[in-house]
Amino acid sequence: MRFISIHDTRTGSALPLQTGVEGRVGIYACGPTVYSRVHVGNARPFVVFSVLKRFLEREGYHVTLVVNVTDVNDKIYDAARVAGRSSDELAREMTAHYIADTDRLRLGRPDFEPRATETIQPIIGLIDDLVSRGHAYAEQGDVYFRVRSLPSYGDLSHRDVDQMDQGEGVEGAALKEDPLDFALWKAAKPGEDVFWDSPWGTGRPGWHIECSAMAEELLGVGFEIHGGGIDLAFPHHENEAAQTLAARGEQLARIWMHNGMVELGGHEKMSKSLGNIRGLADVIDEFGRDAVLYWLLSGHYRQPLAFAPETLEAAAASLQRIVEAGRRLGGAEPNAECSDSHDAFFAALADDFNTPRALAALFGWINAANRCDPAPARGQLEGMLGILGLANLLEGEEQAPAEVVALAQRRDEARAAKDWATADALRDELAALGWEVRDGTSGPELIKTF
RNA sequence: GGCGCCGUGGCGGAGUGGCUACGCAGCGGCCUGCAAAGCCGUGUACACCAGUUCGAUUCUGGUCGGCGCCUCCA
Repeated sequence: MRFISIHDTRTGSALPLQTGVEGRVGIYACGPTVYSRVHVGNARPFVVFSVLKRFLEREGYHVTLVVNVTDVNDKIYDAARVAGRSSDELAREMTAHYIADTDRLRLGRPDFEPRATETIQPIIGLIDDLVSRGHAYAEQGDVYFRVRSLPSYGDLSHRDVDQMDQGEGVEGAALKEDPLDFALWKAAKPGEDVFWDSPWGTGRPGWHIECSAMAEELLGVGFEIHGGGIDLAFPHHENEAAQTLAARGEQLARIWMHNGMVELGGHEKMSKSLGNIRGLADVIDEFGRDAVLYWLLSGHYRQPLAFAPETLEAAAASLQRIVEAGRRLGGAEPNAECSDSHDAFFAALADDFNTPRALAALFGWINAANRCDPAPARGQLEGMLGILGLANLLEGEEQAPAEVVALAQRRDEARAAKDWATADALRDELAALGWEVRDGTSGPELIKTF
């Protein structure tokens, strides 16, 4: 296992990855709220944390990745009401879409995908503990977290409680002791069709408490990495951290790892509320899964990443260089230059998961390999691509059908007779059929172009 | 108003106090019957102004521009 560091939002610096139980890494990444289809912005954390898991496993860690699904909240009630459906049914449908859409990334599933609605008892238990410890109070069926009861509140997102905009919080504002307080449990309101019994009456959990409860259920307290989009740092993660620390006297997670936003149009963040979204499924349809994945990994995870058709097209073009390299692989032992690049690839990922630097190393490997004769074996390249979920780029090519081979043979005969006009005409015919001919030293090669 | 981030060559995008990032596109060459692929070479790139320094794209201060969070948001 090499030394691995990851940037932590709380401390603002890279922290060494330290495991609680030797070799085991727990990662909890906040997933989507399922009131509509996911967009490419939602796909970024899914990809980042899935690929991070692959890398850590390759380094010898046993990784448990948890990505939750928020399937009860105001947005869902509202969307269901507008659609004239039950929120329960809408949430189930959108969860199924989310699973199907992210399955198309072919990165596998997280180890656990807990639903808020299936974690109600642990949530109630956690709230109960907060109340009995004096960190929360019930008021007319709502339960609120007493923010000022926790002196460290604000550390994670670097906010000073006394300088915070004391929200124009509409709902429940009148019931709070302090405008800063946030809801742990919300009493059922007329028109809400999903709710549970609790010691405080019927209602449903607040947004933040579900993650504290689900993370603890599956990973315990004090696990290694908690992740999600940087837009969640406040208030969501701040509140999650506060709840667990207040209830358990221990930090929820060691490292808080946040990905930057995907932007669309100017430099605006892609978000459902702004309406400037591109559906994940649509983008995969248009540019292909490989290009989408490569694009998401082509920038450092903490930087903003702009969505633009030209950028996705460039990603697809970059992929070609890898595919071409794959055609040229042989059986030789990789030389030192290749091995150095291979090592640089892993070193880049170990240094705050620097995927663009890792890709540069991968291309360095390809350049070195392209200069080798005989060509190196596929092992190292396959290993690197495998972590990125792109090993499929090396999959065998489709065999040319008999009539295409026949045309190529006729062309070869024409070439042997130095009948260039006929040879070029046959090459055009092959191109029209979607096959490119390359005259290599070991005879003509047929490459499928579409 | 508070907190945080960013501004790199045609495009995307890393990184560093002095030595080619990388990919795509372009240009020249090698190879090829011609191509393709590959290889080699190629671009006064680091928003602006000061300062620190032998030397700054990289550090410090300021200016301009853009973004995120402070309310649901990956």
